[in-house]
Amino acid sequence: MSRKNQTSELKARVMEVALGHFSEVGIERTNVSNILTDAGCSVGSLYHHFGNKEGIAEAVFIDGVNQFNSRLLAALLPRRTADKGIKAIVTFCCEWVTNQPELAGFLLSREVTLSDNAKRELRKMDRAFGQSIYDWFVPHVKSGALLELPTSMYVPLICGSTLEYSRLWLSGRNNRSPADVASILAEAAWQSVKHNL
Amino acid sequence: MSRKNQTSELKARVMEVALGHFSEVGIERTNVSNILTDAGCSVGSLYHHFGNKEGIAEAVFIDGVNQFNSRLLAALLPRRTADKGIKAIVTFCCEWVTNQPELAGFLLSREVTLSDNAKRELRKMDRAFGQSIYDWFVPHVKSGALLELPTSMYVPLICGSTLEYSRLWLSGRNNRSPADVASILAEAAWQSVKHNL
DNA sequence: CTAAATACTAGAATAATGTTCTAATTAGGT
DNA sequence: ACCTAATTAGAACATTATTCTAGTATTTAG
Repeated sequence: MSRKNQTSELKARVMEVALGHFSEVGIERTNVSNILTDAGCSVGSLYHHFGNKEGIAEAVFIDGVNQFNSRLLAALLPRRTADKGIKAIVTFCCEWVTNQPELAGFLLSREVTLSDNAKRELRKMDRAFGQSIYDWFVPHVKSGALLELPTSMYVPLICGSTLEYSRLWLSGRNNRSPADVASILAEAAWQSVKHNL
Repeated sequence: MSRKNQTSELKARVMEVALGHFSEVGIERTNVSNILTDAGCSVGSLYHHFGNKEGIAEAVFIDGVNQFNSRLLAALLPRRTADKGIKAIVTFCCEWVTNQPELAGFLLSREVTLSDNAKRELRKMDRAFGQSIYDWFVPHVKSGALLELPTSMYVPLICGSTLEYSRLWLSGRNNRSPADVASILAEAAWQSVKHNL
């Protein structure tokens, strides 16, 4: 196998193993040595590729955000009405959290403290993502279907309830998964941002 | 000064100093030794009173929840209509977060991993608090003013947007404080749980 | 095809830091 | 005044993330 593949496989394996530990006991309480043995990686390799423990967490985080963003766009962009679009966002979030509880829990925990470098990369990603989202929204606000609000409020209003419900579910405090109650959350989100005559 | 007072002052001082550090750099990255010097406390005392670093975080956390719960009840219980009550909850949250950003950020970060003991104590507090809240809600659901929903969904629907907006604001990513946009958040929350004929 | 450069791996040694332990001190009750 | 228990003190300890030096494999260039 080429070195490139070998290396990227090692990194993927480390990230996968690390996510398991992180989501189980948190970043602080997972031992680097456990990751090493479980992933079959040497100390030197790990620090060569990731810098330090936080570096692993950062990589997992950025990877997760990337995946989430692109899939959300795929769910949203085809929708032609405000109603369907908002509900698609909420429904997608619910399903994503339900299907990948480990990754979702890790992203929602906000445990990761990003290095300046990671922040920069994330900001770049967010800008591209935000622009696509923005372009979808504008016509629906202009047409009067959606409330006109400070830009920074759309995400909290549309996703806030869903994310909060997800956190509760992930912490084991209720039985119905987000996917189970997606329709309720979607309707509530729609009610909170639609324009009421 | 009596020992009792001296002791409780020391604990309060440690908790205050610790909150400052925790909210600035997170629990993991605050050094116990910094807390010690800033609070003028010895290693022995600290471990006698709090057990370990997490113990300090737990104490701060439980204290904060207690304070939040009791003040929220004071804001909610006097309200006689569903409309006013829901908006009072949201408005209270916005003001509380805005006035105590450090404590709010710490509670919202979910950084604390609670010991079994702390979990038990918190569950006890939550039961009492939840009961009071429940008693306020029941008549408004029965009268048809509020949607009838799975119990575990009211908190996310009412507070989710506000908490998500608060997290954004606390992380420095928008200028308007939650208190500034409280009326928007309150109206949105109301729209999402009111009964629509 | 060979040699130099580079990327990567290895694990022992190190450093940082949370926690324990034993001894000393202080306050409150008798 | 003395005894007991709570508290304080900080040096010693243990854990664990990280660094460092040396070695190995792969790619690239001549």
